[in-house]
Amino acid sequence: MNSELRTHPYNPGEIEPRWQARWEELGLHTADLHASDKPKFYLLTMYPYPSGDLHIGHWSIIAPTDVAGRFKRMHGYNVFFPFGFDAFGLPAENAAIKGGIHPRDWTYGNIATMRRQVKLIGAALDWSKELITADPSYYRWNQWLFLRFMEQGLAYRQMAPVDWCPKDLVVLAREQVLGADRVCWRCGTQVIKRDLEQWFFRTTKYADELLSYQGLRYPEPLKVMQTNWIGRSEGAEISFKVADQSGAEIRVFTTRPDTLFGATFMVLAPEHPLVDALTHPDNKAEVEAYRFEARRKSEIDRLSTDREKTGVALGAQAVNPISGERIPIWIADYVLSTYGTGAIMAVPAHDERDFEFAQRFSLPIRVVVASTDVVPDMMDTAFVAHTPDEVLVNSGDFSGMPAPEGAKAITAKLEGAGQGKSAVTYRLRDWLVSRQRGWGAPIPVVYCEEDPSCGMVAVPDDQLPITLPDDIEKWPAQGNPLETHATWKHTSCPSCSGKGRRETDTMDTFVDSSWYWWRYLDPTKEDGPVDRALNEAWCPVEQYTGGAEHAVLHLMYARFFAKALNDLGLVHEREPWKRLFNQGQILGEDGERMSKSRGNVQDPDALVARYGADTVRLFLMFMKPWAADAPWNAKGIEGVSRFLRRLWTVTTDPMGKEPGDAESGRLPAGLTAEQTADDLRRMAHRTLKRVTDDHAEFGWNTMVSALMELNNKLVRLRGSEIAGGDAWDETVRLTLLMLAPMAPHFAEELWSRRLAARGEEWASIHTQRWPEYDPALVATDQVELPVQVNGKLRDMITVATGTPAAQIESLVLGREKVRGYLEDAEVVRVIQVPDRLVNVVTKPK
RNA sequence: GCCGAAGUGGUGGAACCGGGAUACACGUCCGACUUAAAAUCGGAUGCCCGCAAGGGCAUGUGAGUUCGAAUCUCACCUUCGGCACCA
Repeated sequence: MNSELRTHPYNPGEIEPRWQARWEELGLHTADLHASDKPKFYLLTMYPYPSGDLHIGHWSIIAPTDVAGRFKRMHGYNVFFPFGFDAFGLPAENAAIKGGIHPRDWTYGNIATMRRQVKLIGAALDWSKELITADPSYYRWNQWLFLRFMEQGLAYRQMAPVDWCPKDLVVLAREQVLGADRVCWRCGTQVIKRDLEQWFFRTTKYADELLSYQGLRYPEPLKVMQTNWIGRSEGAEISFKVADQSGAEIRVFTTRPDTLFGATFMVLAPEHPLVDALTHPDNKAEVEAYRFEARRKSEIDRLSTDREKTGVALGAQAVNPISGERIPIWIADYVLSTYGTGAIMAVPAHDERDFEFAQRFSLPIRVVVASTDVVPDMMDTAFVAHTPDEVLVNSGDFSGMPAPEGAKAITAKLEGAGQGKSAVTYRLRDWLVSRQRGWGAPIPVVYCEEDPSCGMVAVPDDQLPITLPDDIEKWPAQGNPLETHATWKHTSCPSCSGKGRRETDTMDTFVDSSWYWWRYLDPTKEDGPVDRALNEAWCPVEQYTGGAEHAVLHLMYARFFAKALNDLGLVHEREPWKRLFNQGQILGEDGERMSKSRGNVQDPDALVARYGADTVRLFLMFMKPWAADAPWNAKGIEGVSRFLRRLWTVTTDPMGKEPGDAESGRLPAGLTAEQTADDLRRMAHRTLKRVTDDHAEFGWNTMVSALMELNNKLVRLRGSEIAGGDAWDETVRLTLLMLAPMAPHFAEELWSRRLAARGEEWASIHTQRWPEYDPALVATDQVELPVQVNGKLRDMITVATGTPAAQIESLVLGREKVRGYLEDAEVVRVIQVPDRLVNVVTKPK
């Protein structure tokens, strides 16, 4: 501990553990979930993965969230603010492989450490409902929910091309593959494609509903990200008959049915199922070679947008259903098998990619949409812009129609002929949930090895949980330990009792985090995952806080779960939380992301040892707007540390004097004691209004500044005639109450001393009501008005609020400074914003 | 390339509805206290000109709207985040 804290009487190292123990003893933070006397407020912050180290980033989520909860408590709410651990996951397995320790032991050891570290924050967390997802009492219900999903067709198993991380040896959900480099979200290794039989959750069932954010307070950018991820496109599905005797049809999806007359060729994805049947014998060798290449190429090569287009013709033709025209069929890897129908009609005149392809292979380009902006003969790029004046051309009977109407008319015509219909397509894919790992919730399915008619059998509810084996001595570096375990996967078929083999895939850890807040309500419940009565009483969650990095991961999966569980009748709501806040990141002092390898990590334990938890909390709130990213500043924390010590000083010793303080003990020049006291009270109540208002938008940084300003005022008045008087005392009382949510130990200590000094019975400051400001004191009776001449500040006047405009005008025009500007000019008009500003507008004479 | 967020002193940031730009804090400088240092207390601190009074210029750049723009509009630049041939 440094010298200033040793010498100063404020000693957080002594105060904080003492009060934390006392609060726990009183059960101050344990919510009675069945109480009905108070309004309820479910406050949730993202539970952490127990990596072993609590870092300052965790603090910057938990501490301000705690402030919000404490503020609500002081308004009489029954606040439920639980905590737990997202305990399954790969780091534990990696530790097991490296250190020879069972993932369970590693994880639970880390949890013990982190629990102690979280408690240092002094947050009003309800630990009585703590849950750990790696506990069978939790993942049992993952399995139970999985079975219900299977029954509803929300969980299914399918062979599909999937993303595989060659380092972690698992498949990944589409959302877990990041960036253009297509790397694993966890380890950063580039993924590869594999065809594998995997489990999926049918997230696409709720694609449309997920697009609606009605009644939700989410950050706008997050809504945009989710909306883009879901990627809804409206258009038409159109069938092109193949021009042979096979009767085969190629279905395409297009957002531009209005351009159908401009389709001059078709392109299938190389993996399209019709390719073999359509390939002309003469083209076979070339097509095979192309498909082989396409398969060999990594996804990154295929998806690179600046790559030159490639493709080969199949030697077959299709018939345009609207014009009867015959057009060639190609395959090219710029068409994706996983989107739409895996085939497109190519309209080079009105699509950039098709244009490029047509140019490369000298295919015809026909303009069918024209506007004043397009000169058809001189196209060097596709015309895709939507202009209000565009009309169809070269489009038979449809020529002359405005493009949007043409799209509708063409679709209608096709529909009549049974060759098309309007259609909607999404980018969103179903969620791939199975993982080939040994530290996760086992998927509750058995494959019968005796009776083929049994096949895949769901494990009956009464056989849950299927627990993980805990006798794995050495965690295998390669492969799934459930697969290689001597006995674990061997079981009997629940259907025929013959020999059976367990599913050895486990669930994605995002399944765990998709429903944990419901389990918090009753984490030991034995007869179901969620207590329905408590769910109705407490959900949806009022406020959820956490990082934005989960925008299309956890935050979308959880919304899917809310809809699925609602459909199952398990919860009463369809959206999990009403309001969501994404806090920003604290960067290292070098402005880079904090990481051990960079050596720029701030250790919260060390900071607490040096400054105390209250100072760290306060600094986290003061240093930046909550949503912003900003670098840590080791010097900056001294400012809030100083603030608390000064507040301690003025509170405990109002009449004292600091060394070298010549000004000390004097009232402000020209003011009486009465006026000074009045000013102080006004400032205290104005501060109370500012702080109260700032809570609504989580404006922590300005809230702390306001308290600092008020404190500076007290420091200036220390030792003066009014120090320790009524106005002073009221100011101190309000300051402590305002500070209580932010610096709970500090405020509690001074509050208890204050009560003792007044001979009043002790009651925790955290059970006090939030004070209300006096509107009369907040209102001003005099204002200082800036006076502008032609928009430039030239003078200031002080007037009573509500002074009539005419009176102000004559006052302003009579001011010496203003008159100086009027010598060579005449007044055109005088603009007044009541109580804000006066602006004299002139023009030269 | 597309989508989103953001650019304000030496630094983190404030400025609510278009109305005093730079609150609060860090840092720096000067002073007090001290044998001295630390701590503490007081003062100064956007840039330029000026002894001063005062004046001019400043919110990424350039235009525009307005009596008045950090704030609104358009174009552009930079940084960060997301997406990445999605038909």
